[in-house]
Amino acid sequence: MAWDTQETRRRLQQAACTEFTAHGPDGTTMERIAALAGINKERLYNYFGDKRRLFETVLIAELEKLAISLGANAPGLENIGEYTGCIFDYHAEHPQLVRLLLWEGLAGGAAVNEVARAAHYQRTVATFAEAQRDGTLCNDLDPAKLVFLLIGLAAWWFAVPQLARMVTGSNGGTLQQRNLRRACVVRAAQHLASPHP
Amino acid sequence: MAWDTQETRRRLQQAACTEFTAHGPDGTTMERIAALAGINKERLYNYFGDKRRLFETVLIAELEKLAISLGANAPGLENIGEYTGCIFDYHAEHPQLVRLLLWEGLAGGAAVNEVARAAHYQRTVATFAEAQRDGTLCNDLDPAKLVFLLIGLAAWWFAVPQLARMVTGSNGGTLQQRNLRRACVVRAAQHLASPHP
DNA sequence: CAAGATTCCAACCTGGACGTTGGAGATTCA
DNA sequence: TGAATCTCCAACGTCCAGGTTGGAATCTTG
Repeated sequence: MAWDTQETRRRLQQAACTEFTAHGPDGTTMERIAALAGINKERLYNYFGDKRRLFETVLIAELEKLAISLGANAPGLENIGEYTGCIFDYHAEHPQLVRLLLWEGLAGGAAVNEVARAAHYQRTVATFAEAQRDGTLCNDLDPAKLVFLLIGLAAWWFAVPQLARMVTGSNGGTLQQRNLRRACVVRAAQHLASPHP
Repeated sequence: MAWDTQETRRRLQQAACTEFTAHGPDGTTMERIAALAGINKERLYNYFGDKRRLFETVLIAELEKLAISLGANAPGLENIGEYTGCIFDYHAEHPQLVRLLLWEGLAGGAAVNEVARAAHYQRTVATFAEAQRDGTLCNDLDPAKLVFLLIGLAAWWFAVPQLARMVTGSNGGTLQQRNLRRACVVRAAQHLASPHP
């Protein structure tokens, strides 16, 4: 039988993403990842290095997917509500990313690939600042802080689901509940960032 | 020398809070907690049961402290900006609580003490709903979702510090940076919840 | 004071996780 | 074809964490 190393790598990384998402870096074992992929543990070390580097690889890949999806789907800043709703949608469909980000933050220290990611966010901030200058967005809030808060608006639901459940009495599982939450995010983003006549 | 069991308990719980905050349930070892407290590991099991119950004890205690502090310091809803700023202040001074909450959420499953906490939040939601009816607050957003978003507004900075650093270019460490962030939270809360004439 | 209960600790047991290794099957290329 | 290389895996070594136990020191109670 022929080798298929790309497929082996892909399956391992997929399994790693699943396990890290579910249990975090400390709660995940390399053995479980390998078992989930149906591949021997030694392949993990050979392809990805140790556990820490595997986690970084997974996180970078997921961030890449978000950036691509937003680049393809997000509307312009003149529709800041839908812009934020689009971020919400991504997180709703890929809840693993927020969890990975939270584990990264809780681990402390420098972020994975921090310099490149910071540069990426700085470009976003620059477009927000521009939109504030030309009146597309309300200029009441500092642009960087506005970007940060809008991300939070969309991601907070997925960051503390137990709190969302206790406060709203709903676990957000049904499509209807999700749409209500999304509508709320859209409205809130408009309140925060739309120009006030 | 006389025993001081209350002090022993207190030191163990304090050490457990420190370790759980820093490393999370999976990253924390019972041995390190005991070592940090300068007390034998066996006392942990005798006083608090196993690791899971110790974590729950710590989390419940920290939530209690937040509730007490807010009850004493938070202004009325007619000043929703300062109300939210007060939550921000608590988290800034006690960054361990958000971290504990995030670990709880990431662990999945039912929240610690979920029923009682849900009831507590429901009372808060009821006061928000009342304030919306009498015009103290804008009634554009569902009251439960508004409460949830305001909590997020205040806590998001401490939930993903690495993201805050990359987006804003500041780690929020100095008092001045913290005050700028607080001011932004206050303004944002007003945008979200103050009545629009 | 003496017997029993309580607090405390050093040492231990057991299981499991990280990371490695020796070698077997598959592939490539001279 | 056959030697070198690459992919893969079962089994292992080592370390460490969760949780327990036997017994010493201290307190309490009659």
